[in-house]
Amino acid sequence: MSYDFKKVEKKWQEKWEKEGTFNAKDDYTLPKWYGLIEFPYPSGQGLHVGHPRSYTALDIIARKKRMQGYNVLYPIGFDAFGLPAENYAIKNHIHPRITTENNIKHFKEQLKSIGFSFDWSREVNTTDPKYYKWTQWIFIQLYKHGLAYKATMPINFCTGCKVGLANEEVVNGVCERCGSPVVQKEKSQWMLRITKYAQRLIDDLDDVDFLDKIKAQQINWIGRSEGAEVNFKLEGLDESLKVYTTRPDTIFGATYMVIAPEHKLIEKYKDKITNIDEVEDYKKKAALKSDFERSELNKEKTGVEIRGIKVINPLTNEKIPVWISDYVLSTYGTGAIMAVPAHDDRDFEFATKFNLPIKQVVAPKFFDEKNPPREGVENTKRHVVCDIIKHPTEDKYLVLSHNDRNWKNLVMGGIEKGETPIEAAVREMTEETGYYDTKNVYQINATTFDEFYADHKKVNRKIIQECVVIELNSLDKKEISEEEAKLSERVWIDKDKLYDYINIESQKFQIDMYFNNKAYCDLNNSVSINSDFLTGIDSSDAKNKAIDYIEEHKLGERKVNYKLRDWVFSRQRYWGEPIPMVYCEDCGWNPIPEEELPLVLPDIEDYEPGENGESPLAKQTEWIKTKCPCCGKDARRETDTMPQWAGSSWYFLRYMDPHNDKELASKEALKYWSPVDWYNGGMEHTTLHLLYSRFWHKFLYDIGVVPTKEPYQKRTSHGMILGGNGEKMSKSKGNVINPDDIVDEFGADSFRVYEMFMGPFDQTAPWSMESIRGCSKFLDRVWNLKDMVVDGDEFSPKFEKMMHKAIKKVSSDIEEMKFNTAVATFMTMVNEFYKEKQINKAEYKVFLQLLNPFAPHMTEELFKELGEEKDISQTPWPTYDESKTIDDEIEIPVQINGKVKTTIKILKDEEECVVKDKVRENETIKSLIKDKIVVKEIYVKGKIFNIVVK
RNA sequence: GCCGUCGUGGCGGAAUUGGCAGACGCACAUGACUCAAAAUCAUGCGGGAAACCAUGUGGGUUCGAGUCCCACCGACGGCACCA
Repeated sequence: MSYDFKKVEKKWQEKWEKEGTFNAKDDYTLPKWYGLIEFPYPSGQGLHVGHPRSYTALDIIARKKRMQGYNVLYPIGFDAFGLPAENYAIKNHIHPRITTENNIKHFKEQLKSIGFSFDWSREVNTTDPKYYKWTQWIFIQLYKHGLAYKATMPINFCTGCKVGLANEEVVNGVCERCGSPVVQKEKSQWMLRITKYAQRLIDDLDDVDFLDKIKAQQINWIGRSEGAEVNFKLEGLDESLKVYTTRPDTIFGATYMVIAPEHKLIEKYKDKITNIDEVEDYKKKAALKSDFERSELNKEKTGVEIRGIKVINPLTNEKIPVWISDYVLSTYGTGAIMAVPAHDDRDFEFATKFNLPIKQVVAPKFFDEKNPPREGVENTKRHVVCDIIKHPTEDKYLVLSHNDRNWKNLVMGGIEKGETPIEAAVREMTEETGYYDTKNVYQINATTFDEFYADHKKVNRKIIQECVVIELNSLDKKEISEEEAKLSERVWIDKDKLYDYINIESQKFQIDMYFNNKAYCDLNNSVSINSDFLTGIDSSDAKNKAIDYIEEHKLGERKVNYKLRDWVFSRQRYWGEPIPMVYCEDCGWNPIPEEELPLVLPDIEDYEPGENGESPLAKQTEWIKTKCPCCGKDARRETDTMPQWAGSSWYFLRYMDPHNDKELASKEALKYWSPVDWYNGGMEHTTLHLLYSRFWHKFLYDIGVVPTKEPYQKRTSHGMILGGNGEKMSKSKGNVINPDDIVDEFGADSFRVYEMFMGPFDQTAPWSMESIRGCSKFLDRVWNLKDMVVDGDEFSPKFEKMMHKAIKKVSSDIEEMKFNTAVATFMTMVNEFYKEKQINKAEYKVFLQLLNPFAPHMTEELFKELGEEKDISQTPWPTYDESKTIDDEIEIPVQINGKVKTTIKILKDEEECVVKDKVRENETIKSLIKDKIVVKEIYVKGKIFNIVVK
């Protein structure tokens, strides 16, 4: 009799639904476990095969936790506000509420057909006024605590959707959803002050168990940097230009300043600027560039010098010019920078293009690990120069190859008193090589710093090594001393072999700098040079010393900056939560009284956004009219709505007490269920949803609403499922798999088992129709096992070890989300049972219990067929005996020189000497070592025996 | 450029964390059953005649390296003029 999955799965799904089998209990004395998956957006396409990967994984964990005695909350709901329903409405004139209702209905059927153990009694829907009442309530609390504010500022405006977007919704300068170009537009927007929480959003990651890559991405996104704000005085004016820098140690190398096109300095000193027309023209052009153009056109730097204004570098007291350029962002730091072209790639590029001076103030530090500087010996300094000597006619460079030691280096030597590096370089060249006829000699920004203990002189040495390029005019030579000639050979090396030929690190660096003209930006392993009181100090220390100096002399202050911006919270759209704010001519913006919540979204016919990107609600003149909550005069409602991220920023709290109409959830429920024990979702939500919801949660914690600082104790992430061709599933590629078809053809259990078996849970995996057939075959074999069942209340000796091992393996694999190897364990077990053509009742029961979270329908049915009264989901999770997972007799490999030659059988606790005897008696080993000398024997207990022979 | 992940048979992937590389599945081959096919069951399956060679490449540490270290190459994901 073959397995009729359609009948069986339907039967159990109906029973679970009718009895509410998996509903969480309101008994707060039980140990709890709260598992969460990201609730879906009910799109018209229906469920994607990616959804069940995450849902099945946590379903398995939830089912196991229930069997282990936990009161489990595994809820589901729908994140149903959002653009697709609204765009669909604009096209087809069907109210988004209708579309959403239909889609949700479809989603529910699909979800139920896969047999997830969700608590459907707690289903939430973000578009339900009973739900968004509390979304609005949270907004009002944010407003009351100064975290929501209205600001007119340039926002990202999608030319396609006609809507303002958060930075997070702009990808490569185009709209994340529709792909249209995004431009900047001035608009009055509601903003949320997430930046106030930036530091806590980083710090509190220490207390939670998130995958490292998730933490790293969040920290990266928040983008903390440490540095200083420094004031550069404007020459002849009582005003300073404030800049932000993370490298105050390079301030001696600041040779010009740059301000963003939007910087207010220009407006203020219009009259002083002698080329104001040129500057304003540049400003105008920059303003016209869209985000897309700004990021796309980042190849060539542009800019204009602001003539008539100079600033004073407060450390060098030099007068330096100010430029305007759009490579400086108005929205980060102070919108102005000090440019240090020698040590910043962008400044270097700009300075090179506009011929601005480049001054090296940081040198790489080379450290001889074999001869580190010692304590208590004399410190000596040497100032030397190194020559890059170019052949007059060929692309070759002169190198000295030493005869007495393995040194291959450029010509170098000490700079003598009163000599410039260039003079010294030429003198050294002539002394050591005889060449003197130069065409072109110049120094490059490639000075290095060496520090080591010089054994032959018993002193510590510090060497500053300048770098001079000499282009020879001819190979004419003077005599050189015999001594010099003996010391080394003079070799001409091809340009492309030079770097590898030289074996002195500092000179390799100089060669690299010479050929690949660039900025040197490394803060670590570097030293300040040409920097007055900072000279000789390690860069990371110099950075702090510089800030101390700046603060002492009132030139500026230490400052931390973040890349994270405040959250643009307004959308000029219909299908979202109305923002519960009212504007009155006299009182300004005020929230509506909380008793009036929810502020219900009015039913409308016309969903088109307004001309200027106004919300469709802006046309609802009757709805807009209201009274001021403060003075009672005529006032108007806010017509923008909230972004889709609003409803999902707190939904996990509502699940705890979803029908409460007094609070977003009761204190008791919040206390019992918080925090979410395990939250699984996609990596694509790491920087948006995850950060936003952590922010809201922290705010709710601050105002005493929730009991924990962090909403989620543990966060994991599933890999994407690709199409059969290894590409992302998409309609246009025709590689989309519909879950309904799979469930229809193979059944829910096969679908679940396959999605868990397809590969490591956190990695992407391509869909394979052949492989799911294999999983289906496996379940058929499980079904047919019932004809091999014999009596037995205990594990049979044959299978006892295997059963204990399997309980251990499956239990830990589930906790570690190694579902693929858990399924492999089941398959191996079934193969073993088939080999014996027998399985006893005790083994069969435990096998079904272990498999139940993966294949809940079939295992329930088989368990009942066995004559058990209870449902299998109501039985306790099997336990194992550690001592019974260890084999008494084991086979260990015997190696000779690390190569496996044979294996021997030993008892698990066999003494080393007994094992040794067994090895010695082994014929294979005997013959292999008979005319060799045994140098060493290594026995790792119960693992391996290795003989080292000569 | 920066951050992160990953390179193992024809394919998806295992490997107790430094100890028999290729578990388990797919595909393939052979056999049984069948008039036959499918399904099912059983057996085999990295390369090589063998010694041996094999975990992206080249070094290193170790009695022993897929696993650790260094340098490269390649793929994917995220960020990107953030000073």
